[in-house]
Amino acid sequence: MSKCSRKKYIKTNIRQMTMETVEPQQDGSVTDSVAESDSAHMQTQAGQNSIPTLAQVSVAGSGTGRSSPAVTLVQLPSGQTVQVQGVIQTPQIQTIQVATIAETDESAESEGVIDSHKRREILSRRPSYRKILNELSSDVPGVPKIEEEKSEEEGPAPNLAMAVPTSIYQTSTGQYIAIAQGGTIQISNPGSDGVQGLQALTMTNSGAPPPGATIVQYAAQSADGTQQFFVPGSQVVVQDEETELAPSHMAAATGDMPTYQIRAPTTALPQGVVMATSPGSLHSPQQLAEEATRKRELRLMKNREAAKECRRRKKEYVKCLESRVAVLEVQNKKLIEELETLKDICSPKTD
DNA sequence: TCGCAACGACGTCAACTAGG
DNA sequence: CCTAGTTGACGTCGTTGCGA
Repeated sequence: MSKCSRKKYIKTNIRQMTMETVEPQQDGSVTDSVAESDSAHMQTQAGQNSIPTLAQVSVAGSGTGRSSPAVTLVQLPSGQTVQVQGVIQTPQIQTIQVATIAETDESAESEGVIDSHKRREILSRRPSYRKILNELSSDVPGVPKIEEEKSEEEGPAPNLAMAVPTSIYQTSTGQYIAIAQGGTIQISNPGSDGVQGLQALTMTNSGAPPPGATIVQYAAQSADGTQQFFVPGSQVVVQDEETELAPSHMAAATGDMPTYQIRAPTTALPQGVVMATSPGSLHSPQQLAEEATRKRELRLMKNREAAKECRRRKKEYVKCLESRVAVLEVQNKKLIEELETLKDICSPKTD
């Protein structure tokens, strides 16, 4: 299989997972293709839910009525009872929440009533993975949202919320320093693995720093004519007097940007803390070109991070779908067993 | 060991949407 | 209307497993 065809194969698989899992029937019922492997189609009644494609199967009594999302109790083979909550995102996509429950919560019935306007909005465009997963997370307190999950995964120091940088600098050691509008300084090491190399530092003007924040002080000009960022740990990020060309392997990515060095401070900390300024106002064509290059690099950097984040969400989303498959398979088996039991009861053998 | 295929991760571009 | 964010599509690269 060539790479191209492989990609199409993968895309087809993803499309099948997201779009063909639930097949709306003409009469409004739905057929879940997951159940086909068990030689039984799982059909549910139409009109139970305001969303037409919900594969709603109440194994144990909850989630009845018109309110959505439907809450389904599923008995796992291990004996554990789990609560499965269907969350419809689009006509094609259904995701679920699985939460271990102690008791049936009636409040679940009152949640998730989608008015027609909101439903139209939902149906008009497939929500992003972030929205999908955040909606998943919003109903169950134990499920972290994406932003929260980041902090859990990456530890306290890195801020992956990716504040919008307005200035990017490269130090003479190859590190990138991005200064965000919100006052966040991000230091990334190009040799490291992108996200993990990022360090976010909060810069403040005055007042007490927020808890846990790292203060970076910026002095407009030091005695030797350089600009300095004072960072904790007795280090200073110093702008060189002359704009130096970046190392050859980075020149294409940075253009003629001012370089910075991280070195020990040569002077005492300044009394006043001054906000960093963007590279000065540009006038000459060369400066405009540099500005355009800088903006492009900034956009590329942000898109790089966005793509990483998007892929991470996508993987998480696929995991959710796989979990759903597993739960529905269990559901399906249980329903089949229940059906057989009912058959035996209702139609006793007549010898 | 070498070549190949499969796979995952990544960077980039472009199209699209939401919000200001 | 503009900008930022999101995501599909595409190409590239590194890794791994397998057969010759």
